[in-house]
Amino acid sequence: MDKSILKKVNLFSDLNDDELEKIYSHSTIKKFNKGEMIFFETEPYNGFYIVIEGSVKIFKISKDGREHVIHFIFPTNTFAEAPLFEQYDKIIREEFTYPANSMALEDDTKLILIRSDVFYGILEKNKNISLKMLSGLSKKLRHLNNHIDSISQGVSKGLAIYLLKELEKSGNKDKNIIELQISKHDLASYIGTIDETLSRCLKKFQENKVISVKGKTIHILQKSVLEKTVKL
Amino acid sequence: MDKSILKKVNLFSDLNDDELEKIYSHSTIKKFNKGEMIFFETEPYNGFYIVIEGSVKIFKISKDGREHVIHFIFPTNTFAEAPLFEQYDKIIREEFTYPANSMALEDDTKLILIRSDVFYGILEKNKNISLKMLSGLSKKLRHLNNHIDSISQGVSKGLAIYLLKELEKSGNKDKNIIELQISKHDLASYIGTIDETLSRCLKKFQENKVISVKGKTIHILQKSVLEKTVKL
DNA sequence: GAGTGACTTTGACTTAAGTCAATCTGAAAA
DNA sequence: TTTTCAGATTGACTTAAGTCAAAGTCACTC
Repeated sequence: MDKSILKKVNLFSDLNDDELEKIYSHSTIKKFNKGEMIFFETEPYNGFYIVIEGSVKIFKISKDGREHVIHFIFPTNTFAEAPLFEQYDKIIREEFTYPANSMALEDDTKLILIRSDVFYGILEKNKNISLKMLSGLSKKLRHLNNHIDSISQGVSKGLAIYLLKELEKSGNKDKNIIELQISKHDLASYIGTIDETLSRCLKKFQENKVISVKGKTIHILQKSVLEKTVKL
Repeated sequence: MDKSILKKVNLFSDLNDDELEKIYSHSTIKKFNKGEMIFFETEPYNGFYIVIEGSVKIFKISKDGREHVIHFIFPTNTFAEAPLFEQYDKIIREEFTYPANSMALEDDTKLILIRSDVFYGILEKNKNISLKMLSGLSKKLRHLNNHIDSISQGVSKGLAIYLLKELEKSGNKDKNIIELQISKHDLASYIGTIDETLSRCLKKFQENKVISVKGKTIHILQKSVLEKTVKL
């Protein structure tokens, strides 16, 4: 694997090559195929992950089997790092569990597992890394704030919000094209609904010439209508 | 005001009296009456708060006016601390906003405002405080994870989850009595619904002899039924 | 190029929850 | 004690979204 990926990980951006090398040598590379579970929320916590290639979803499963996606994670981003700071003693004794479930979304998804004890070692010698962590967690917190808000406003709004955010991320300001990074099933469960309802909602937008959908490619025809949908 | 409250603030538990004194002398005490806004999410960020007395809700307002409560904050707890770590430069120039709205829930709610620059000063000299912060943010993150899950499962489940959590918090294992800390309106908006629906749901539980409600006092008559409701 | 299987769409139906408007309750004020 | 008013409840109704079952689409394999 290419070690240079570690340099692109925000969390490690202040570390020098020696330190990165140390992390690399103490960590484990793991590979997953599409649909494979990375961890369950019932499982003892033993460290956090960095996505190298592919993508991952973090989700809860309700007792009736429905799943609720909380985050999608893409390369250079970390996940499951928050438990490290909740109960130091319990983490060490592996008496703490993961906060949710996670699954690989693509074949050949490559992850680095940083074990708790390895991370605590890094932290000892690089106190500044805690600021990076704070920055990362703060962003996730803000994201969840917004997410909670958006799912409690119904499917159309939730979808409109998602589409607009994706459009902004893509940066293709002129083209008004989104390439979905995730399956429609995962999108549905992310915006807090089920496949059928998402399908109908996409159809409704298409009938009104607001968007056009072809597989995972979505053309935004009338951005203004989406914005209006969000605002009521 | 009694400075000793600062000692009870988890975030400051490692600081000595001198440092606490310094924080105290550099911070502002603010008082609010019930229903008064502490900050809006449109407002430039200038620091975070500690609740001394009373209580506070953190919430989003959707464009149609409905509100969605994300957190309730009680004495010795902090709120609005996450933005400090998101964009240092923007925070300094006050070009960053609060992540949500907040309102006092009781008359004579007393808060301490710690301005961003004051906090950065503390952080400089007490790197360990960042670990306390991480711990606090991690807990909020876990809370939000669970909250997202619970609101997307319908009102009955959401209510059952809330009641069981409150029962656990109260510690009165024998008594099976909950004293609601918040209004029914705020409870409704916390579990993602409206006053009428909450009212009907409470009624339904009462008709089935699962709970009995008298003002803000709720007797849990059949904990097992609530647990069953959560599990489907 | 037919066949398999996962993903997606559609239709008919049921159910949960929101809306609007009216009424009730109980604590504080006069 | 009566008045007042915010908070809470109820009823009748509408609407959004979930359920179930069937059929369609598309990319692979054989």
